[in-house]
Amino acid sequence: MKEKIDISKEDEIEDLATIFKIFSDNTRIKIMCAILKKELCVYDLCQELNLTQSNVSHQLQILRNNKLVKYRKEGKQVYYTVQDDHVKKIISIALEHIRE
Amino acid sequence: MKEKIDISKEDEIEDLATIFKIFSDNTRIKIMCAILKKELCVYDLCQELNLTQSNVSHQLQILRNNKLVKYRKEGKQVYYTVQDDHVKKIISIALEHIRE
DNA sequence: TTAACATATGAATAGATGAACATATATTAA
DNA sequence: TTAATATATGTTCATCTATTCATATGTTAA
Repeated sequence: MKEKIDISKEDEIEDLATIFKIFSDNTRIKIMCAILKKELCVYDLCQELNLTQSNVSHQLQILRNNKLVKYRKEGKQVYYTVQDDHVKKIISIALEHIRE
Repeated sequence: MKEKIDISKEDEIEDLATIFKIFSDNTRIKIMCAILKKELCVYDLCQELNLTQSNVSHQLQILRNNKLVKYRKEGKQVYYTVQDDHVKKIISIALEHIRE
C-alpha cells in the first residue's frame, strides 16, 4: 500500500462516490459477480440470477455508462464481462472487510 | 489476488451492497479521508470540511453503526479515526480505477 | 417480406436517503 | 446548582433510485 490518498479536489470525491454508488445495489453486485470469470449474455444473467430482462438491461446500462463492464455482440445476443481487474479487487477487499 | 469470489449467499450480497452504500456519499467519503491519517474531533471535521455539526454527527453515526470508524472520548470531545486498513484499501483501489 | 427472439429504452411509482432544523444529552467550569 | 460547550438524536422534506410494465429496436430465419 504505497498509495497516497490526498483528496482535495471535489471532483474526485464526486467520482469516488459515483463508483461506490454503482456497487451499492444488490442487483448490480450480483451481475458483476456473475460476469467476473466468464462472459454471459443478458438472457443467461436473467436465468442465473432470477431477474427480469428489463431489470437486468437497466442495470447493465448503468454499468456500461460507468465503464464497469464491456460487451460483445454475437448475433442476437450481447455478452458482458467486467471491464477490468479493479472491479474484482474492489469486491474482494470489501468482502475481506465484511468477513472479519 | 488469491481471493476467491464466490458469492452464492444472499446475505453477503446484502452486506457488500451495504458497505458500498456507506462509501457512496460525498460527505462520508470526505470524513473518512480526513480521518485516514490523524484522528479528528467532530468540531475539527466540521471546520475542515465546512459542514454542519448535525450533518457530520449523523454521518458519523452511520459510519459507527457499520464499524467503519472507531472513536475515543476525551472530555467533551470525541475523536474519530477509520476502523482499519480496509477503508484505506477500498478508497485507494477505487481511486486507481477512476484515475485511469 | 413476416415472425420470433434478444436486448434496450421510456415512463410511472413506491421506497430510500441526505440535509436541515430543532432539541436532547453529556461534560466541564464557575 | 447553573451556564457554556461538544456531540448526538428525532423529525421533516425534497430529491433520488430501483423496479415494473409497456414498447421500441435490432437480428436471424423462414
